[in-house]
Amino acid sequence: MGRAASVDDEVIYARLAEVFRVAGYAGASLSALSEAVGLRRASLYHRFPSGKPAMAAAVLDSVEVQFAQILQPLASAPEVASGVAEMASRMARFYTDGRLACVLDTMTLAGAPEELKAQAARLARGWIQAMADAAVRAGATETEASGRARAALVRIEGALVVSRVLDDPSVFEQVLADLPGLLAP
Amino acid sequence: MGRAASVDDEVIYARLAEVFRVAGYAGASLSALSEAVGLRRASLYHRFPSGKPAMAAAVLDSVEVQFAQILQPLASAPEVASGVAEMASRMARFYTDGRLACVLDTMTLAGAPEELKAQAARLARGWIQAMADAAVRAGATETEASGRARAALVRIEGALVVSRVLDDPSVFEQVLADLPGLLAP
DNA sequence: GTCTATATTTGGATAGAC
DNA sequence: GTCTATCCAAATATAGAC
Repeated sequence: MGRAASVDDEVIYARLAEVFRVAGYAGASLSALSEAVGLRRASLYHRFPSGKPAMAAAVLDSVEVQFAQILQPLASAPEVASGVAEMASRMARFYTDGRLACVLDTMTLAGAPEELKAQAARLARGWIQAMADAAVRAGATETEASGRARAALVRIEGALVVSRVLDDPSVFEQVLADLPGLLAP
Repeated sequence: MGRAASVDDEVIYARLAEVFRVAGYAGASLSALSEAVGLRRASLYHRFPSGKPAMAAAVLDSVEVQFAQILQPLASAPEVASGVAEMASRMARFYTDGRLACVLDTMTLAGAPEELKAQAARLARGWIQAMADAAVRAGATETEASGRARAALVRIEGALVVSRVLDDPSVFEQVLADLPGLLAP
């Protein structure tokens, strides 16, 4: 066994994310992260001198970039409802149809650094704002739009929990199918 | 410092639950559990010879008993809507207004024994069934009732996640307030 | 039934060779 | 930039005194 080939940063983030998502912050051990990435623990520390907190922060940064792609149709689609539907479709891919937990949920449990929780909260607020903007374009008042966007995030996060606990992806699929009617009725 | 007084089982379960709820299964260390209970680690092993898995299982058993109390108004209240409202009120107390995560969520992440996940899934199904039965009493067909009950659990679990991530209990309160209209429209 | 003390493993982190 | 080797702390678990 020779040394591992140098691995692209984005690939590393994705593999770290897999572990953090299913294990939570505290449950993600350096050994598990190391194995998922395919690098020894010491090599991970070379990439992330500040250790696990830095790895988690990089994962959330990467998630933020991916979410910009997922949310983009909300702002750019000519019809709001079809933009929401496209967002839902991209979200289904991101969460592999509800089989993966949400990092905002699992990475913010006790044990997580405060900075990480703050980062997750910012991400969630941006997500809500993007959906609220779409609802306004669909004719809702600011107040209505804000409420619908929060309701949408509640259902998405809840569906991910319930789908995982019941091992039934149809719950997540149903919620995604209802999103256009919720945000742009 | 003399030895700690013998502690009642139900008190132990409640204190263990506090730790598992905020830390998740993997994040709940024996030291944290020991400190919360007020017994030394070795004493915890005397109560739970099979260690942490046994402690977690006992916590879920205890949660199941408490949930029977929370759900009881669903079946016994003369008006379905008021029974749902009473359930919501008891749930708010159980989750301290949305500041506590749900054990079904946090105790079923990676690291948790399969038996524990199965126990959580049974608990969730019982919860859905109790709400679906109430919806039927409110006039829904079996199919409608089942869908409404799943939707209710999705919103409750999602609200607990979003309230925690945003540090905003009003999200949970709003969802609880909407429950009667959702289950018994 | 709780305690102190200890064994053993795993986790996070660093030093230095290549 | 990755590796082996190692350190130290924390985690799970057990033995045996009281």
